[in-house]
Amino acid sequence: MKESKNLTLEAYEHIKKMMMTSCLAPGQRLKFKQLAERIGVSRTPVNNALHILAREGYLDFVPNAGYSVRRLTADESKELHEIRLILEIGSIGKAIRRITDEKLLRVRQAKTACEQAIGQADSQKLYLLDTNFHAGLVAMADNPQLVRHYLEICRKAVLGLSTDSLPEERFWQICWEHEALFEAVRLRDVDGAKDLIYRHSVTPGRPCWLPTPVLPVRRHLKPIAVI
Amino acid sequence: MKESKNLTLEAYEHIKKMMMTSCLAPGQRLKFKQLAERIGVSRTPVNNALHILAREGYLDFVPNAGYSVRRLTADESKELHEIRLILEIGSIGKAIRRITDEKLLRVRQAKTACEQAIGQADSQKLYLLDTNFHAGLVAMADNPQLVRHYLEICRKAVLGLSTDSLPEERFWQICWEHEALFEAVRLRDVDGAKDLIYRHSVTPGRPCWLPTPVLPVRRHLKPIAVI
DNA sequence: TCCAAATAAACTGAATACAAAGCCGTTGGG
DNA sequence: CCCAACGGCTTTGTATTCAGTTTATTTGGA
Repeated sequence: MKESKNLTLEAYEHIKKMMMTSCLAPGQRLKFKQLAERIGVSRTPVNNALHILAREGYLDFVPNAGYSVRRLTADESKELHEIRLILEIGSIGKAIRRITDEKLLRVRQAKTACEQAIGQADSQKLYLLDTNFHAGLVAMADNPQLVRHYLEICRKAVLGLSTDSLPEERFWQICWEHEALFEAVRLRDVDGAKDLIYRHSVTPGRPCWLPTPVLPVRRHLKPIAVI
Repeated sequence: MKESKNLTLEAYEHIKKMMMTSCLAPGQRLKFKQLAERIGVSRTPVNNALHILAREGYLDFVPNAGYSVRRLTADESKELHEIRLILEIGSIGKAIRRITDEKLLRVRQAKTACEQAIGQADSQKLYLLDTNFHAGLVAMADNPQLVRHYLEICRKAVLGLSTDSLPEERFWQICWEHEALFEAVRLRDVDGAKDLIYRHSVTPGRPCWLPTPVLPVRRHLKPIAVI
């Protein structure tokens, strides 16, 4: 673990990780005291962390009412996936122009990590591994800011994932498509790669990582107004 | 002004606006007490706001040492502009497919606002007006999340702008290119629009909004470690 | 005169205290 | 029986306090 020495950032990481691992489910109310006790700090750093997460879009926030894990609508989920797609397709050209063996190796490792996780029931974990592979491709374009934003988008999209485990055959297919994409990239086939990315992202009808089904809306928390 | 009733968000907006208007210059150290007094609140909401801004990438943060306005390197500036370009080109197709008269009107208004500002010395203000025009185009794609991220990128890029005023003829050229781009969009000419966006963004050699010249590095603050 | 060490001042980070707002259960009236 | 209003409880939001760290200054020695 990184020695952050900063309780606010520690709380931030902690809470974010809880969201990424479904310890906190979308719609769930977050209470200072609870979290503070759980993390082992006072309410102040928790407050800070929640403010950050709310601004970043992971939480809904209503002044004087509290925070809750953002429940993405189906539309918002699609929107995030669309951004992912735009960033990935928009950067693959430069990525391929800047290929090095080292980068390629790293992407291959991410690909392998994906494949080795086949069979796991934890859909979100698989999603994050998938994300790593794609982020590796994006990272080849030598634009750290881009990678950072890309990852943020992916993480936010986690909140829209169904908690149902992905059918194993679907994940096989994903890995297969990774293989094809990796080959296209390795062979510097920009158009082929773009095509594969596109088809990988939008499987027949819907995005490859299904958004959560629409649930009854929690009345007590409205989304924060975005400036 | 929006009645936020939340001092943290108020402080956040206040500080961000100060950065957008060069009241706070890149590299400048931010002290709690100072800001708190200036904004008229206690140090707590200021602390919250600074934490948020640091996570978003507007500030550098070193635990136990403090915050300072992020000084973008020339590379980081270029990276942000690259992301802008990717998002804009990646969304223009859908934007054009989803054209409505109303959206077009709004974009035209943003364009006009730009033109009417010609002659102002405030380069950052011009940049933000320019940004509005482009964000209007992006918004036509009906992806609110995308617009939000796009605007964040643009705002962050403000920190990399030179404070020198843009030569008036350059801004004339920008407006002219806006006009051409607007026409291409209006006529549903996707490829033409992409080409214009690209050429608008990367004028001979460098991005159309020049990054700040490289300055001697302030030693006392290192960038926050990005997870 | 310059450098180093020690001391003083200033600032940050977290906890706590206090005030204000929202939520929920209960009670009273229609 | 249902609805509305009151009151207590919980939770949030901000200020303040205190401890720990960094930075600046001054003093002493080479």
